[in-house]
Amino acid sequence: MRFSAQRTAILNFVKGVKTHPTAHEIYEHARDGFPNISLGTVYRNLNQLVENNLLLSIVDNNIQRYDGNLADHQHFLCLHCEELYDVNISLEDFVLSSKAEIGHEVHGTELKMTGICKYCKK
Amino acid sequence: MRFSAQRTAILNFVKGVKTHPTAHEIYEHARDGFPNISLGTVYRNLNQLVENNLLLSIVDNNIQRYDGNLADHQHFLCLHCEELYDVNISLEDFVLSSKAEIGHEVHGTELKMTGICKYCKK
DNA sequence: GTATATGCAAACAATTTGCACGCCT
DNA sequence: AGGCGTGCAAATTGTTTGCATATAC
Repeated sequence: MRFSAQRTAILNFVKGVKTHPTAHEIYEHARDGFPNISLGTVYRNLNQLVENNLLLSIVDNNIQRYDGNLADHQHFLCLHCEELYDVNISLEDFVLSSKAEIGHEVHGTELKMTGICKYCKK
Repeated sequence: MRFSAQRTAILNFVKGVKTHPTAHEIYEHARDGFPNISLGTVYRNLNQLVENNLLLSIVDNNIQRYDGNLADHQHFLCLHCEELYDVNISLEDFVLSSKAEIGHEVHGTELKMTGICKYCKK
């Protein structure tokens, strides 16, 4: 995989931001540096970056989002403010201890929690 | 919410099947009983049934699917045969014991595991 | 130099919506 | 009678693709 200026900018943006942007948000931001960049290019780059494990693809409320945080973590969606938070817990131990009940060989996990975030709670 | 013949048929089909059908698969099946049913009707009914907690909506590989199993359970996607399995474990205890790390008030959870299923493993 | 990436536009797929009609209660 | 549901078609939205040109390595 080559690293064009556009691809590098997309990767750096997603990795540098604490939110989980959509393809369109990434496109809007990319236009700052590349006014003529097309949505097709953004989608092709995002797919490529996900395939090469440089970004994670997550789905939230049926909306595709991208995550530059490659560490083992989970997500929490606030039903009130709709913000999607990272939660730094690992499921490794849980999966290990549930091995028998699961019955299949687990390679990856993805946990999404929903509820009310601590800020909306107040 | 009223229960038209179409709505009832859709609900019964999804609840009666052990797979996790897509809107299109549900539509195809519904046409057996209602040759003129439209996709719009199927989508409207599925949304309504999910809103009323009579069905669950799940996303697998970026494909929207529906689940008639309302019990607390998780999903396992086999990366080899692409089959999506139900896994009867609860995350309730795990979430409780991770309360401090999570930091938000959790109302719901959704765990998707991926890997190789026991049948493909052989 | 050659394979890969880009921009543009058109194509595609999945889902939603407006509208007139029909059916339940 | 009134409201909710249906079927149909068109509209929306999100994503992918074909093609000619440009760029990275």
